[in-house]
Amino acid sequence: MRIATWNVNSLNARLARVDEWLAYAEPDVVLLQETKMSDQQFPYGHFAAQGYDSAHHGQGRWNGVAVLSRVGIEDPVVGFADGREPDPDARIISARCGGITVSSVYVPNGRALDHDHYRYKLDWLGRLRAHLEATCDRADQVMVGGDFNVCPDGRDAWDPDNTAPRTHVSDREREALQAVCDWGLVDVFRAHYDADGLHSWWDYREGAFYKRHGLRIDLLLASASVAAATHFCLIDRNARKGTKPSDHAPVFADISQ
DNA sequence: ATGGTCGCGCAGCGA
Repeated sequence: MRIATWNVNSLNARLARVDEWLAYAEPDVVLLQETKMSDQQFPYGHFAAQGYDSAHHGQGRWNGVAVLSRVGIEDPVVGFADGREPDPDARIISARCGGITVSSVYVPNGRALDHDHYRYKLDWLGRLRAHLEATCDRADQVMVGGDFNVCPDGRDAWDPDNTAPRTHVSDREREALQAVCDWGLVDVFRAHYDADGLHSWWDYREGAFYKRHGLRIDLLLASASVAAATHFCLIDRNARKGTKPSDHAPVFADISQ
């Protein structure tokens, strides 16, 4: 089974690129972020015609997450099930696809270290761990994929020597991400590749993609059984090329059975 | 050069 995650930066603007990618990558499950549309606008029928059932959690012009699956979608859960107040943003949707409990997550950007949005980001990662504790068991087959807006370590930023404090690489963000992983999840891409310079996002400005000035912030976090069954993982940087690309490349993992 | 490029939506914010 092939499970992918992709921040499409507006599904309306990216629909042709998504169709193209579904046709050649043939993923079984796709976790989308930043659809930037309402549930009423989501093209359920368009994906059904390509063999994918879908579940969407949108709010309109910002955020929005979805699951596409050609192996079934059971028991979709919108938002956090952690017993707290609802998240005001549409940033997580979960479902069971082909026996694996998947979540598509769009972690807040943070904006700046002294910004309220940074505190929201740290709290959001805490809520993600609480959501997993409330809804899953460590022994389950679980895959949490999405745009985490955090580089797990220095290999994941194009400029690891930049000592200026900034979002995406700060200690507190990395600790909050590590706390999610400590529940029982493995960064399956990193488990397959040690090298630096393997990025999943590049700014549209400054020709960042061609200079290889990127970040690896799009992650697939798998529970132990799913990580052990993952035999291949890739960031498809070809999808960042060409006409009207997203600023993120899709990442996928191939899982036995 | 203190910007640069997108998307949304029609000004200026968010990323």
